Amino acid sequence: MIMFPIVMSDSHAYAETIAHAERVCADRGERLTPLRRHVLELVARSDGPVKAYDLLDQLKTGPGAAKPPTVYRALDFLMRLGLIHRVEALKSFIACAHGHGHEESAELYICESCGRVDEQDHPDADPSPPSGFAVSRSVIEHYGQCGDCVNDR
Amino acid sequence: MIMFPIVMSDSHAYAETIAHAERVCADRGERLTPLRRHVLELVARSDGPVKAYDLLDQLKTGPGAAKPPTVYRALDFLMRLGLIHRVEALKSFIACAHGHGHEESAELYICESCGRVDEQDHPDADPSPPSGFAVSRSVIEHYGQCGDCVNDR
DNA sequence: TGAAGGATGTAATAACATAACAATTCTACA
DNA sequence: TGTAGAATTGTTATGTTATTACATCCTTCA
Repeated sequence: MIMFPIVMSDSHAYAETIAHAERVCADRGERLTPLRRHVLELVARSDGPVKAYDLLDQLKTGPGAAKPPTVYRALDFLMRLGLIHRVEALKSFIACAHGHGHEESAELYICESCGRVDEQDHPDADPSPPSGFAVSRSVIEHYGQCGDCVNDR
Repeated sequence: MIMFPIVMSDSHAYAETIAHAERVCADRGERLTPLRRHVLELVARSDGPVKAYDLLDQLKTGPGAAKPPTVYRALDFLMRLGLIHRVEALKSFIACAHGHGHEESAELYICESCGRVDEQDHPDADPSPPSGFAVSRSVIEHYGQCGDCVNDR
């Protein structure tokens, strides 16, 4: 199996994101419509977390401009398929780095200096849940400075 | 060191929350003004996470009703002192169970059936941060069903 | 006392998100 | 192929959450 280097140009990373989305949709019998694909493209191309209304602005070129429900529906769809994540504390969205399965929770490291987000798998086993608590979904977001920004100071 | 039992009656828990706030403010040279105390009371007395505009409604009795900035400023103050937490994915607030220090992050278990929130200390040591990442603050929220609600099914 | 800083009041608006219903497009299958 | 049903998208309106900007008041302390 040929392995690509971890760091690739944006266009390759972006193309792979779309290709992955195609596969996921095919597997699950869902439709990656032009609108959904477009929204995913915008999220994937954006440099860091992007807000719903920024996407809305980008979709508002020409007549027939997109309205909020259009964008939120596409975002909901992409989240349902695990193709993007919502960054709760930033009210923003990022493309999923898909280093994990659909249903697992991602663990996000968000650099407050450069805005970059690093996504890791969240270990399924919760170290210390309250007795009997059954976790169905977790939000795990770490804020701080990434290695590069720490060194730049 | 004397340890209080975890479970206490609501009224005691509430009184203790206020007393704790008094101590924290005294320690840090901050003022627990009547407004701030009132907001903390409302958050502490509420059964589960409470929204800013619900607090606003509760503060809107009589003329001179509170406006949004009033509530948000009080909430910001209380968060800065670690007396309350914002539950990001619910856009809501809860009183801190103060089982941890000011600066540490809480780990929340939120029951989607009964609304109860259980707060645990978050272990400081992050198991798997990206190389060089310095975490300053973490948002950790687990959603699911608490032991009681799992059994009730 | 009176200047400085902190806290609160007030009006307006920005930013984020959804409800409800209409129109269109796709898919399955008779 | 035609058409019913489901899924998707369009559209209007509104609901919800949060902040900006500036005025006023209160407290401290030189």
